[in-house]
Amino acid sequence: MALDRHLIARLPAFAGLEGGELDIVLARARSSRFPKDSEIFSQGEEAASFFLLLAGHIRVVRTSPAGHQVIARYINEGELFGIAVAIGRTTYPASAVAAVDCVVLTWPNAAWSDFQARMPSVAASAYQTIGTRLQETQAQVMEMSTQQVEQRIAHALLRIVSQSGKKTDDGIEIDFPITRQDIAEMTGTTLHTVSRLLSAWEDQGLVKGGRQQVVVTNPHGLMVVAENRRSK
Amino acid sequence: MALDRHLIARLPAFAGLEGGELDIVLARARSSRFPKDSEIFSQGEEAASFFLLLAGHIRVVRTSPAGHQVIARYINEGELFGIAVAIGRTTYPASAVAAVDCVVLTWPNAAWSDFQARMPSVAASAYQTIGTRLQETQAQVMEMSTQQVEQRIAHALLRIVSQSGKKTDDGIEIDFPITRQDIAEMTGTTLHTVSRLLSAWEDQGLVKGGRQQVVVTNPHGLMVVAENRRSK
DNA sequence: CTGACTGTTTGCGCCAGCGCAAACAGCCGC
DNA sequence: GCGGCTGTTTGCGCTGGCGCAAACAGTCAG
Repeated sequence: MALDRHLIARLPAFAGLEGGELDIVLARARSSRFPKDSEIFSQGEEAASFFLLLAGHIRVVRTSPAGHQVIARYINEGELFGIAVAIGRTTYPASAVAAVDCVVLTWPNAAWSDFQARMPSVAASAYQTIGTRLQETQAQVMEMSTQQVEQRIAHALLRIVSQSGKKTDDGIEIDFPITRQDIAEMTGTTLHTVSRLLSAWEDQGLVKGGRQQVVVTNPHGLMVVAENRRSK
Repeated sequence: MALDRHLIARLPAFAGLEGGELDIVLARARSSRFPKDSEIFSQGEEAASFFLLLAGHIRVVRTSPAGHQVIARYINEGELFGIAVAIGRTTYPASAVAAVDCVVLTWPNAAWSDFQARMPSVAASAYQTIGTRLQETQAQVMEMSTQQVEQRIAHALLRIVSQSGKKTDDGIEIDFPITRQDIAEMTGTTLHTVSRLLSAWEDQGLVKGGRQQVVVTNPHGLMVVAENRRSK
């Protein structure tokens, strides 16, 4: 199973690498398919590898001791994930679950130090990814501290749509299955509240919902909802 | 003003470095004092330097467009902070404010790539710090999603006390001034709710409050409050 | 010592959003 | 085509915690 360098040449993580370097990277990678709802790795598990998502969408889930689940983020095509090794962790802090059928590249942790030494731009890109996620997570804390549920859900939808939106006749569609429950777990609220709000927005023509599906029909209108400051 | 290598020899960030290397590190550093309530750097500002806290305590604050403030974390003695350069950011994502009079080492960003090349363990330690903060921030999101205000405040107090607690006759004291408002901004609640809960806990003998001060008199009791699952 | 300021406490009323429950509707396997 | 399953909608009542407001108490400058 020879992996072609064109698979990864266009990815930001490997930007600026030469053909030969790409081949080195690929030589150590293993490509695998994960069917929908399967786990790529599990929270607390010994971290032996790091990954890159070639195709599909992945849900990163944290489970509390009490059994409560929270969706920390979605991974999009082309992103590195499970890079515990880069931050000196020995276990994965969350679980990664395929939201749809996925194709994933896997490297053993040992490859990390090689990449770091021989292709520092790869490492730098990974650190930037981590930095971005730290930013986003902190932004989420702010949102949860200062905004109403309505704004949080609107923001979450806009964020997903901007990262994984697919244009359709009706508007922009989230191109992987997402349940009301999922949205609730992203925004720290309940399935019921999400359902109610989506229904209300549907009446206002802002979104269109289906089973495990959301289409944003009026992004601008949704932004207005998202930015609407708490009445002072 | 010659900086002595003993200042930093014991710090985890520089663990394993030789004397000569420590001198190189110090040669590029500038030491400065920041009086209480002064800003070391400001959110959105061009990031030209990175820092290490030699003495004191620092509050990392994010301000939302709407003017709402959130305390992202406290920096303790010996920690690196403002390391935007490590994650490829050009501006500071938050402000750093001295909670008490502080002594800070400052390096120009240019020093970062040198350190990274010549003393990779320093860079690795910084990345680990960032990783830890990502963990903590994600844990905070989980807390805010799944726990009641009471548990969140209890957890926040226990966290601060475990990092910056000073033993006294009455129990463990937070050794820098912290207002009820600060605690509210850490936990995403209001000054009023914090005050009410602290008062209640004081009646139960769990904590003792003063002006800008909190002493945990019964850590175990507070842990019970913190772990108390939401009634199902 | 005095006044001003900053931080804290407490009471009261309200409401956003949750918990619970029940009905409903796509979708899949057989 | 027929269950059964998983996901969605909606109604209803309740309450945790917020907003508002007012009184109170250390602390510090002059």
